[in-house]
Amino acid sequence: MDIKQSILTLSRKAINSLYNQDIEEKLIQIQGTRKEFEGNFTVVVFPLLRYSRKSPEQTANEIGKYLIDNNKHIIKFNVIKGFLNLSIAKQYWISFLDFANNTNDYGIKNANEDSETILVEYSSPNTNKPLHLGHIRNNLLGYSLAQLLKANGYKVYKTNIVNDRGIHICKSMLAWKNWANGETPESANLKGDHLVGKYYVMFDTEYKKEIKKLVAEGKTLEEAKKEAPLICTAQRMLRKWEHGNKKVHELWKNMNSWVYLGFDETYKKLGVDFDKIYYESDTYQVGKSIVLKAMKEGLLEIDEDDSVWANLKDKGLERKLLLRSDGTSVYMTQDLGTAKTRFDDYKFDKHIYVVGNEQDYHFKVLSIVLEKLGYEWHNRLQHMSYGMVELPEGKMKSREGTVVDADDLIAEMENTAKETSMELGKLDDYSENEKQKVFRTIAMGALKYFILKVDLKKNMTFNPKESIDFNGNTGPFIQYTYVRIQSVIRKAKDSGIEITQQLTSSTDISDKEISLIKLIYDYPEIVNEAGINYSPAMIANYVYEIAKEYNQFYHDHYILKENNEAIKQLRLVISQITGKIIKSAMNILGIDVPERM
RNA sequence: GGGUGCAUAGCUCAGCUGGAUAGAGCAACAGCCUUCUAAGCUGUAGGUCGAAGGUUCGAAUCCUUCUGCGCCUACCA
Repeated sequence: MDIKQSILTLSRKAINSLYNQDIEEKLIQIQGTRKEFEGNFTVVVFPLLRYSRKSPEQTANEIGKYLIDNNKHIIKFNVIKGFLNLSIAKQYWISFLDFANNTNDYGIKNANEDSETILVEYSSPNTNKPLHLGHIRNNLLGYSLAQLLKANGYKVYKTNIVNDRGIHICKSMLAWKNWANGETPESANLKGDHLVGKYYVMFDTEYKKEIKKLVAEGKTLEEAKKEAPLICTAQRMLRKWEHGNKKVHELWKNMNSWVYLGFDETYKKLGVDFDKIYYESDTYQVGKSIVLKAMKEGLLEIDEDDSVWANLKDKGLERKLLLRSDGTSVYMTQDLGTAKTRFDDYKFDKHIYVVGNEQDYHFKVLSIVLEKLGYEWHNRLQHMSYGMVELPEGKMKSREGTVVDADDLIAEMENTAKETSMELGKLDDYSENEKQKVFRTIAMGALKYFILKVDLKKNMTFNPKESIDFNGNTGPFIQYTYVRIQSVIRKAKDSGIEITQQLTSSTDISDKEISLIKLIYDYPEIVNEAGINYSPAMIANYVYEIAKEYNQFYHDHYILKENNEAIKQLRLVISQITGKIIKSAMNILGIDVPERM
């Protein structure tokens, strides 16, 4: 029986028997005992005083006595102010270790037929520019969220919506047409997404020149922005695209294919993938038909200029445009279509959009519009909203080229990993290929952990001049701890030691060992909590804590050099489980762990 | 203007149903490798938890007001 649950139910019984009061379990607070006090679990008795009508000390003492009398695993207690500190028998911890050691995927729940289906949308790139650090945060969060939900026993499908049409795409197409002289990724020896991005920036540069010129000729800035020849041509191109012009479509397909190849490469490096990819060029049509149907049903407002609106005043919001006066669709239209397509495909119980907090309003409105249009699943949509990644100078802007490019950053991280690793020289007997793989694992470990350990609501500043650390609270630190454990286990095997599946229950355990065992004990609860909160950061902070604790344990205790066989086995089992948990938790974060580094 | 989020050590961050003396890492300084991987371990120093009120046995955490920063409030996506 789970010891925490026992304490909970027993405490409740104690109050019933001692004070003749029936209370709810949630009034009983149990927390880990702080290190400076003796004990493993602490019951906070302050909330119980109104039932006991006695002093905190007296109440704690009475409950404490009841607990040790009624559970053989609770062997001692002490009371400090209103805190009842309980000590758990070593035998309990040992039997718990056996349990964890013999449980496959300890802490992880598996999905079954009754599990809820959750869609996770993330990444959602535009096909006019390469991915940057902001996209990295999105991709890592999305992938990790999917992993986290899987670990909590949900059926999870990862999806992506590619924003492959629209005026922004036409901009890079037009620039390429004007100035590229037929340049291709091959001829330029440039990754496809970077090539297209180059022309997107070029468009903006030239467009700004035109605006400046028009303003000099006496136009207002607003007029200039609208009338510049480049933007007009781009808009003409968009209309041609919408009307299915063959040449425009050919160019569009061609350039998009370059971008997709580039994206695939970056996704692969990031280690993220998707179960199904949707394209806006498909779903915007569905969106339009949804709107047209709703118009017929009289659910929408049509203005004199033929633009179509959803009236949200009863929800305290402004009206929302769904179709422009020229009949073309907007972002919201497309997302309506995507949502419906996905619901038809998956009949999801939940659909989580991993999108930046700049779109909080959009997703709020999306759900409300779906409700207005009569889709009863509108409340299954959720927005996992995260903060921006900023540079010391402020926001990153692709158009102005002030971004931290994803590919560049990854390459730089790999270099740092390589340098450190070569200096240490622990992989000298590895082949070039094997080494390269380890460098990448460490580099991505550093990058991913750096991003995922931060609470998703917070904006984060990234300073390119200060490289991402490899020491301290970092991915490589955790990977290193895992590697250390593997080294011990390897050495044990080499010397013919078999790790037991059943420990000797009378084995002595040190305080440091118990703190580590308690962290092991916490893992399932952390996975659960992190899942409820959609918080990879909780997993990241936990795995750091357990790695740190293990390193202290490792420093203070011999494992293989320990003479007492029972203690040696205990420490091996602790090491083995810790290793498994680190691997499991890192897997939730989407971070690989190497066997050596 | 309205809405929404954030503010904790010089820097990057934990602190999740309100609980004991607010914790880590980096940077700085001082130590620990002839013994299981030193990407590690130990120690020193560093705080008015943005400000002021309130709620209560108890507040970094909840409420109110204010300040600062960000985002949204587009016939952009």
